[in-house]
Amino acid sequence: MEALTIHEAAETSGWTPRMLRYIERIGLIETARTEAGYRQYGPGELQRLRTLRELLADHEIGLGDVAFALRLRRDEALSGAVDSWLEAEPQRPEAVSADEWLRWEQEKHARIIAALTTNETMETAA
Amino acid sequence: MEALTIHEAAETSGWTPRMLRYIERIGLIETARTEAGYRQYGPGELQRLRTLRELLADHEIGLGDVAFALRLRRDEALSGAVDSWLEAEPQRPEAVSADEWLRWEQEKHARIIAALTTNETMETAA
DNA sequence: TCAACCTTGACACAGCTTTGATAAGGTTGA
DNA sequence: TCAACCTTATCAAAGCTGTGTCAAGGTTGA
Repeated sequence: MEALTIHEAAETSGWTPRMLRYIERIGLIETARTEAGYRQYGPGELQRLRTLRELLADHEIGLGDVAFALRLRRDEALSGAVDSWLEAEPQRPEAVSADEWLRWEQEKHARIIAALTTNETMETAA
Repeated sequence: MEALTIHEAAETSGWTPRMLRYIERIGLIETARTEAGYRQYGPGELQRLRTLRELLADHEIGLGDVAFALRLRRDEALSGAVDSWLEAEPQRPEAVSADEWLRWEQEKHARIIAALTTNETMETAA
């Protein structure tokens, strides 16, 4: 046995063994395993475990947030979709073209219909 | 009044008025307001509300995740910290230099001390 | 051999998130 | 004027997250 066991790693990193398993489960920090399946923590993992604590404390974020950030950087399609949603600044009423506003200037029910129609042209068919 | 009210927007976008307020509260999609403070939804907002639904459904993420992604892109310090944590691949036991391993090869208590020492040097020179 | 580890899985609980409902009060338009 | 909206604030319930603890069983080393 060369590296620290989960209890030793917990002791030195400030997490509990339970949390070390949880952190692994959500995809942050995987460890090598011994033949028998025991987790092995080396200096690199210990370092990451400590900086992880700092990261959470310094920015008031949770493990789930870091896990989501990881997912974002691994799933190209996801990050693309999220980014393009975030980038698309909404066109406020003020920013809409004049004749689009003509259509918009209707009484309530007609406006709703118009909105639906506008949308269908925008996204094939909802 | 030119744009849709919150109930109309809810009706056409598939959210509830409650959720529209919630979505605004967590920082996604802010709307213009009338003099009296009524929210105004234009075509842009409606589009974003619909694509938001798709985004969540397509990738099985939550509103909180999108809010966190927004926070990431607004808070440079946060995204930098998260990114550098994610980028720092842990050096596995196998990847550690030979003489570092000499120190590592001790009985349990000494190993823990060694781990702490190793970490201190790593933190200053990470 | 056997105490002291390790593993996974399950039950449990506090606290936060997401969502609805309801209340008290202002706005709007026929 | 008054019904039907809107606003914010609050109470509440369902669900998820983070965490502990325990059980059943395998591993290790003195």
